[in-house]
Amino acid sequence: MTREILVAARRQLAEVGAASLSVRAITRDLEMSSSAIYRYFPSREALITALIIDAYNALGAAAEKAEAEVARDDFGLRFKTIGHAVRNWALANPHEYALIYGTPVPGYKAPEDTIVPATRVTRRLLAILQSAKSSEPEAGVNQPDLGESLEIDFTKLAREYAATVPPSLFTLGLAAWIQILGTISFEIFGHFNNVIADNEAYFDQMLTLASKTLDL
Amino acid sequence: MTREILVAARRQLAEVGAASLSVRAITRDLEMSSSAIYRYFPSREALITALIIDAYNALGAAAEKAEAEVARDDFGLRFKTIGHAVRNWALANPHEYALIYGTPVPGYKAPEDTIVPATRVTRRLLAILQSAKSSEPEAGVNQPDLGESLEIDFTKLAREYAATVPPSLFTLGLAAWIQILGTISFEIFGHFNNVIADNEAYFDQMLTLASKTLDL
DNA sequence: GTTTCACAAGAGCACTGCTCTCGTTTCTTG
DNA sequence: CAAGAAACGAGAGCAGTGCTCTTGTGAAAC
Repeated sequence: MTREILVAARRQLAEVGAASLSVRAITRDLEMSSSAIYRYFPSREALITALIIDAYNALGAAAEKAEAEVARDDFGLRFKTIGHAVRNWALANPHEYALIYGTPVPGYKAPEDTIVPATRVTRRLLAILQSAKSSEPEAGVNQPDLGESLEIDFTKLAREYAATVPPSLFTLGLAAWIQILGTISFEIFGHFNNVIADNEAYFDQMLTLASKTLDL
Repeated sequence: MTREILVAARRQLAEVGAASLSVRAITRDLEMSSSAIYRYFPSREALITALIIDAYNALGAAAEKAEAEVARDDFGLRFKTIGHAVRNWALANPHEYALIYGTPVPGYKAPEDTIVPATRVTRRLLAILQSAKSSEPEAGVNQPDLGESLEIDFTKLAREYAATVPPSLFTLGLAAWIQILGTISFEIFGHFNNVIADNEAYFDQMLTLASKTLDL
């Protein structure tokens, strides 16, 4: 039953977006009373949280699947493949993308359950960086020197991810990830209208640039 | 009267965000009937559009003001100053930031009136790129070669902006702008929680990186 | 065989955006 | 100055929302 609700919710999400998602419409879809749904989800927000976790996992799965089909030793290609996979998923599911990388719902505080799914793609990217770094230890001549606070932040972060990537390279990796999502958000949210016609070409261009910065 | 409505609307926007913005609450604030407001704005969406234009202009003004107080010949500093000004404005006005760079309201189509205010900051950034380029014409050794379609896109864009910056550099400039907004969105939308503690330091780091890429 | 319990339905509350009607005020025109 | 027109405001009302509370019902547990 919970699953059926989620299926209907996802369908409606894809149609009208999270902002216009109506609990009552979902119950109408399932031909149940409007109050019955509260046996399964305490509130609309809880339902949306479930959809958020779903979206993170769907995005992660799409990225992982695409990356798995590419030669392991071509780090640049693996990186770009993930980038394109994320973009393609976002274009195919704009509303779920907006749900996780757009404006958070007001008063929303990410529950514990979301943080692991949320890092699926970044873990993959980090693995690539990690592999590239071990096969070519002194790569990345243009690594910036961070201040003390960032050195601490990224060292702690690397430990959490069990990564041996140096903080300075970690910084560049995060910047690349932000560039990817920033570009996709621009496209999905319409900021490329009347600016760029060939969005795919620009995205690929940006990926090439980023992978160069990362020495992949 | 229209102005009074907008003032109240802005106040409420700052408090609860665009998604929870209630037309009736605004009329209560102004001690008028709920229907009276429709003499001035045909719909809630029209009101929000006015707020969007407001937000673009406020952001543009903040960036312009900050940049004007900095030595003209220090292009890198001008660039970073704009970056920090945008971030500071976003942190001070998170809901208006989300209004313009977050998820668009469902079914929203940007009216003509928004496109000029929306480009205030980017015009400023372009001016910096332009000046830097004219004082050091062969800068930017790492300019990528674009494909045909992007060459067309950016050439057309440069013409619209009356800029002489070559398309390849234009591309890097857009990437930098996306990096700026992407980083701010990450911070405002909570994706740095439990990731980075010193957000300001990271942002500055990122600006340094970007200005280096742009040869500023 | 009785009692608990999971579930579902309905009514209802307070709220939303928006429309329609009906007065009132203000401005313009003959 | 009088008459008409335009602008404005208030109230009722509609269809919708998230959510709660009460009531009814079938199945499982004791």
